[in-house]
Amino acid sequence: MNRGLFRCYRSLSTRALPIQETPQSKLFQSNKRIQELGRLGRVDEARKLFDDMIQRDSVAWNTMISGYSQNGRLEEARALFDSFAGKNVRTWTSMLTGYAKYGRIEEARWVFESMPERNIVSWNAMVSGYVQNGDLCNARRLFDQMGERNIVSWNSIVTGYCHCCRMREARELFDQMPERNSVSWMVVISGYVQINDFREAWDVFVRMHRSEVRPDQSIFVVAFLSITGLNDFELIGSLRTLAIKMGLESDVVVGTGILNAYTRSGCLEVAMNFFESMPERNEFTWTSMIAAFSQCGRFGDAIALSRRVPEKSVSTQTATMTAYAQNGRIGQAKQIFDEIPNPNVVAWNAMLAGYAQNGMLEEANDLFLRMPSTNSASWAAMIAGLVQNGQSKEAVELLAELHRSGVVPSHSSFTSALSACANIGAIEMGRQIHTLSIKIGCQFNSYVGNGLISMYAKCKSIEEVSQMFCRMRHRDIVSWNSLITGLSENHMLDDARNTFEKMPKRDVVSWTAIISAYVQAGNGEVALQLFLDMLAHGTNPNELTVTSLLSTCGSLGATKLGEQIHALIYKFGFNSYVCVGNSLVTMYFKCGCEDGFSVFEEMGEQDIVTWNAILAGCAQNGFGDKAIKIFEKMKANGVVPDQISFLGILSACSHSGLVDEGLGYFNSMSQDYDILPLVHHYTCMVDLLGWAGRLSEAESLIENMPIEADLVIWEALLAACRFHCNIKLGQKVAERLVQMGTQKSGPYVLLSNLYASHGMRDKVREIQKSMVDRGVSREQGLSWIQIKSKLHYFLTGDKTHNQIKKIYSVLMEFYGHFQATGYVPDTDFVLHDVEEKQKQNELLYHSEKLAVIFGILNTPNGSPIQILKNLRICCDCHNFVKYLSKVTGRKIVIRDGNRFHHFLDGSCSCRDYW
DNA sequence: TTAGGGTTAG
Repeated sequence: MNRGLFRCYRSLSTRALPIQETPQSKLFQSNKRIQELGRLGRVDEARKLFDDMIQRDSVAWNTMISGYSQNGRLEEARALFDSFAGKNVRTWTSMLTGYAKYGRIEEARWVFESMPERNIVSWNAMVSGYVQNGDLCNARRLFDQMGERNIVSWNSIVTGYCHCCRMREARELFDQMPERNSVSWMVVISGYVQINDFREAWDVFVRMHRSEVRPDQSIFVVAFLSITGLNDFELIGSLRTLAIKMGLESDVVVGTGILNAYTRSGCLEVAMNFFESMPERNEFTWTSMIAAFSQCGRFGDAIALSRRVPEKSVSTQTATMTAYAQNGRIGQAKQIFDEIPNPNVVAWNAMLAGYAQNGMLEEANDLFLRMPSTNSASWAAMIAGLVQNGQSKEAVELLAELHRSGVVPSHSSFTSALSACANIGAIEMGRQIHTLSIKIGCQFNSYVGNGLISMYAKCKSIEEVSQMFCRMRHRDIVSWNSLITGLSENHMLDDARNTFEKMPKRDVVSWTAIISAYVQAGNGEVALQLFLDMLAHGTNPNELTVTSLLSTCGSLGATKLGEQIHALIYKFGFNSYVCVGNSLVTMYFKCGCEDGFSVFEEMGEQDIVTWNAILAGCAQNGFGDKAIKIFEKMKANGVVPDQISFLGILSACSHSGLVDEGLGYFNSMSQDYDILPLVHHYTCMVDLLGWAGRLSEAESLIENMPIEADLVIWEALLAACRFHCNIKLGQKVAERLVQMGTQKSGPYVLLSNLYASHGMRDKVREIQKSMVDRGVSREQGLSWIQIKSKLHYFLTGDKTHNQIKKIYSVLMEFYGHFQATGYVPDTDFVLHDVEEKQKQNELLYHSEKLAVIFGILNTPNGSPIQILKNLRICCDCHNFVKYLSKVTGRKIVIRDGNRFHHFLDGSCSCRDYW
């Protein structure tokens, strides 16, 4: 009753009685206004008010100083601080907080040390200052020195451990706290979220709820963040119910948290329905929804939503801009960027990333240099852009520059730089980055940690891979996938399989990795079975799975497996993807199979890649005339050939000896299409002229070309010299190659033999020494054959295959007959200082001979045989296989490191030139 | 609480 009356009186008093303008109340009003203006960042207005005041008390001074220091105007804060004679503990603390907030921790400490008296708030400010500046050591030391602590002191130190991802210690301190408030709970929950330990985050939330602490707005926000990582759709619903109970669901901040939980769990329809039902939306809400659409590729929805935004802001515009950029519409992205009145650093970064992701590195770099201010994300975007555009070396250099400039690189910069190291096999640099990441304390950040795993894997250091994996406490699916990939890339198939079986969860990447491991190991049966298992588990392959599998089949010549996947492609509707069709064409041609033509015919849509794939296929298989027909048809269809098309047609001409046609196309390139030939195009021409014996023309083409000659083009000329027995030019070219530091053994062997035959022993020794010095050794020959979707591998001189005895005895038998026909083994390319007999033996055990005999033994009489080889076939084997094709009546196809050889009835499709 | 930068299959 009384209370009711009192309330009535108060409301009457404020409404009815005039406000008394006492000097005291005027002072109070002014102080309040200064504080308000300071909070809004309108410091100059605050200062004007301060200056106009007739009377100022210490509150006025302190509020003004705090206004300056909270807004980073530290020099002005300091000037006022110095001129204020009545400094009290609050004055000193305001100054301290300002310095700490803006990274000037040394000056903050100086203030702390100089304070005439300190209270618990100043101690807390100093502890928190250290925490904000990442100096956990000093924070903890100070915390331990405190005579008296309150809940804020505890919250600050726990925050410090959370920021450094040291959750074990954070949790210990949290458990020791004499009392906790909602901030304490929030800090710990978001700490677990930060290290992606969503389960623990959720458990802490549940514990808090049981302890009868009432969850507030910010607790709900972190709780929704934590269940995002659990992929538990129902849990979102339960938490929503709780939010409704607490009357917080209609709160726009909590609502946006709920929206984010839906979008990040991939429930875009539910998210959109929720969005439409929200009673209030703010800038954050709109931005989240636009970004969600754009991130999952729903470009149209993102743009449609952006048009409905009632009041555009920098963040909504930035999200829209990113949607355009990710769709390759960089022009429209730029237009939006130009419309933003005051772009902030995030908007600048978005534009920068847009350029970089669209391969426009020059524009990106230009923007980077023009940015009014950059932050770590700008550098990260630039580094990532370089990596994505194949400039890994430059990316690593940029990271080094960032580090040298004294800025601490962000997690993303580390991650991208590690990927760069992986690309170029720079393990030492990778290790240095690892050391740096330990120093900064981010080695276990999930991106950095996973980046380290895959860097070590790609650099073939499997010990460091498993070390890193074991040390990471919070492994996600990417960590597991990286480990599997690492193991399989290092040919540890059993370990890869065991790891795969142990995975807590698998996604399409995990399946693709293990399947590729089996394909690579030559076990197509298991690979196909796993592919079917994946489908049975409800994991759908994507274009990437299919194209990468096909590409592996192509490089291995695994035709059977390729055909089986082809059949499945129709079943799953992948036939409408042009990239899948292109992969099929490439796969078939790489397997020496003409089905590539029919796939091409059946494709509903063809792009330039399709045409180029078929041209390259013709080139590899020696279908020169067909290539010309296709090239002409392509032009007739209005498809403009590019550099790659010309590479295809030129190489087709050279593989079929179509000299005049090749010369015509080479000239047409620059004359009709304004395409400047690259060194690869010139190499085709050297092959072509070389084939025709026009060696001096080939030589002068190299000498006069406007670009620098590389090793490959000289090697092509050397091969031509050797074929046409032009010793003089051959010697000159080989000497040049040795001088250029080639790693191929051919030129060394040739020179060594040449010098030896002239008795020039010193020269021989010199050549052999440089071979040793440069670590040049003959690459080991490896051939393989597929029988019943299983690959069988043979190394030169192999003794391990279970049929090897039988293979050798049959081989000797054929070889005996073969020599009886008058054949002399061609031992030219075997090092001169070994015995003639030994040389012959070396030739006898070449891997392709073993594989071809194995094929004859294990396939029905008369059926064709296909062999794949890593190096170019040697002359002796070429002759031997010609002979075999005649006496066995079989078609024998060999794909060597350079091209296909189709052997039939004693002759080869390459017309003995390769 | 939002927008920008990052790791795994190729």
